[in-house]
Amino acid sequence: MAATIKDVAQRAGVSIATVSHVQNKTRFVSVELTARVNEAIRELAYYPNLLVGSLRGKKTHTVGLVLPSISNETFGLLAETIQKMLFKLGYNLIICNTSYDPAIEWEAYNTLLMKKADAIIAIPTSREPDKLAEIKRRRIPIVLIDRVIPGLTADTVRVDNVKGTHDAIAHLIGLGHTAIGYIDRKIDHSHSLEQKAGYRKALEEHGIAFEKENLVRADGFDYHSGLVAVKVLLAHRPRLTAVFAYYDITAMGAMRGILDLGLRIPEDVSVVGYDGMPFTIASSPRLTTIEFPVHKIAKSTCDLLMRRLEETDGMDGPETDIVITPRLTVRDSTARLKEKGDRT
Amino acid sequence: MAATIKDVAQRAGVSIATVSHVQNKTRFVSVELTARVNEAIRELAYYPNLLVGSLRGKKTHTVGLVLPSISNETFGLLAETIQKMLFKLGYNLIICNTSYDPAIEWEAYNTLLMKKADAIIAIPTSREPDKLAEIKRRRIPIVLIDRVIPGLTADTVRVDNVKGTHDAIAHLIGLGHTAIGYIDRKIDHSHSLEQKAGYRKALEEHGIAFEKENLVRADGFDYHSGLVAVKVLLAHRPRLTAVFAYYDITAMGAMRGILDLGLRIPEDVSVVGYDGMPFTIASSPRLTTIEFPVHKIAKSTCDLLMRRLEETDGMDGPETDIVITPRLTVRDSTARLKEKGDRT
DNA sequence: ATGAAAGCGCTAACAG
DNA sequence: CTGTTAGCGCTTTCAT
Repeated sequence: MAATIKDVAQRAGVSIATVSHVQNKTRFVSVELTARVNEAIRELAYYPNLLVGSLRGKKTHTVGLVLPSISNETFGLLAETIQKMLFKLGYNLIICNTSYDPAIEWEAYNTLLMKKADAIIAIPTSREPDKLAEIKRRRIPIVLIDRVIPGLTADTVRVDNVKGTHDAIAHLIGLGHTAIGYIDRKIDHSHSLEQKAGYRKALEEHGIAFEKENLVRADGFDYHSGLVAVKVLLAHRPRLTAVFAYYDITAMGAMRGILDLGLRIPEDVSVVGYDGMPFTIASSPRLTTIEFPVHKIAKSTCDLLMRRLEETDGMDGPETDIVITPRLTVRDSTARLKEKGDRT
Repeated sequence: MAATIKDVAQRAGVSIATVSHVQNKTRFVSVELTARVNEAIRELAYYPNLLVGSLRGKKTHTVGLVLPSISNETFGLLAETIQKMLFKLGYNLIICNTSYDPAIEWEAYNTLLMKKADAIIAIPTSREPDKLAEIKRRRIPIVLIDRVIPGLTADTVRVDNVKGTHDAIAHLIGLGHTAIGYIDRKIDHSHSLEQKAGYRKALEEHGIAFEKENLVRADGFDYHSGLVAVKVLLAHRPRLTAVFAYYDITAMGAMRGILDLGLRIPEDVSVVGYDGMPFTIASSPRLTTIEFPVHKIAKSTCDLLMRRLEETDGMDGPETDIVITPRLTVRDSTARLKEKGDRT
């Protein structure tokens, strides 16, 4: 069994109170005893049990992070960034991957409640507000990332996907493109609806008519879906000179599909992705994309959290809703439209 | 303040022992009282404090995972897979990203010790065995992944990197290549030494002389490092017809560098990466690589861990060393050498 | 300047 | 069948 404070006290010939005070510098202890205690601590390799505080109403310094998956670069980077920031501040992260399964998500919240997490950060899948509302009622701080749950007011950090997509399309229009294809998700989602709104807004602003036929739905979030989708799209709409895809991986699949068709990127077709995944810099040509501002999101999330955690009663202030604008990163997959009379 | 067992007992009009036994089904309680207790639990939304057990010598059901970074696809997938497996078995994961910094790693171990982790899974950066040896002495199970630490015997799950690299090089040789460049890590490491051994072994087996000049060291684990490294390499050794890089991202950077030099892949230069990151399928040309068997590693790790954790005294058996052979995935970045008299 | 002891939430041994 | 109580490791009054 590992050494406890009692063992240390015994070995140093002092009371456990003294050991505690030496450790926490919470009251003056003579040089003499301090030395003896520290030596005993070293000799016994004593590590105080941090969990004990939890039953004296103290913080556990553990925060739960509930999200669909850390194995994609964006979420992984986000999780890592948050973990590092909180670690520096003395907090640990229990990470739960929900795999987009509400049942697992629900279990995760329960576990975190029983492990007395000081706070919870979530990218929820379930749109059911009950569990999170209950957690809020227990005065456990919650920060929602990139999701809004109807019927629940909570601190939120999200991305302005309308603006992001708008900027991507405006960039293409600025390059002279007017026939701009759009690869959409299979199923509508708050996220996908926002993107589509941005697309339409940019077209409208420049007096370009929205044409339903310029949209295709890709099957999934993967490479192959993009490849197939773009081929279908270009078969129907051969005059498109630019294509936007809702997700970088899908955009990369689309690039492959375009190349397979014997077209050049960006000379014949420009391509824009969405998410700014780090490895898109490794595509060829390098993908122009909208960067999901991971670092800013992580920073805002931690700031929000720490405010709640460190305040006397952090749950008293009003909820904060932080909206971050993603940035367009122009690389090599987009170019000025060549004057070939291909314009409308 | 959240409800405790006392509140539940009071509300149900029973003793706390009864509540405890109802919760854990650890002794018979009349239907009558069971119902009253369960109702009180529901009404108060009572979540037992799982941390209390730790000071009664029980398990915390928390496992520490210490690794360099979860934001690369391989480690991220590994972390996610392990997390999911352990979650199903009732364990949670505290994940610590060390960023390859021994000081952070050291702090992570200390924290896990103080949070009374039941076990630790590590992909260590530090080759210093002291801390881990101390953890072992405390009879806390440790599983090392893909790393061996001299002077420390511990349960280990690793990949046969000698064989993996050997197979990659043998594949190139089989395609007729003999002038094979090698992009190495900046600093030697058990991992990098194994890879280099595989490289040399394959050359030797085929009677090709090892030439020191065919090696360059890339600065880091990133794309740019590979790009720079391959340019340096090819400037000095223009006759190389194939290049191996120790890491997929670096290999993709190298591909970019080769293309920048006006060379074609695989017609002029073949490229092989290492790690089988899922997104390498999205490179163009698609990268030939050695697949890091993530799922097998996760499974073996959890099996090893659970054996230690669930046994009466799990720390008594001898250490197990599981070695997994990675598989070569041939894609489009490697091709048969054209007969141009470029042979030795 | 230091020690003694109560008490946090819960389990398990003991009593009834 | 159920209740009482000691005690896990530690912090924090209260005493001295």
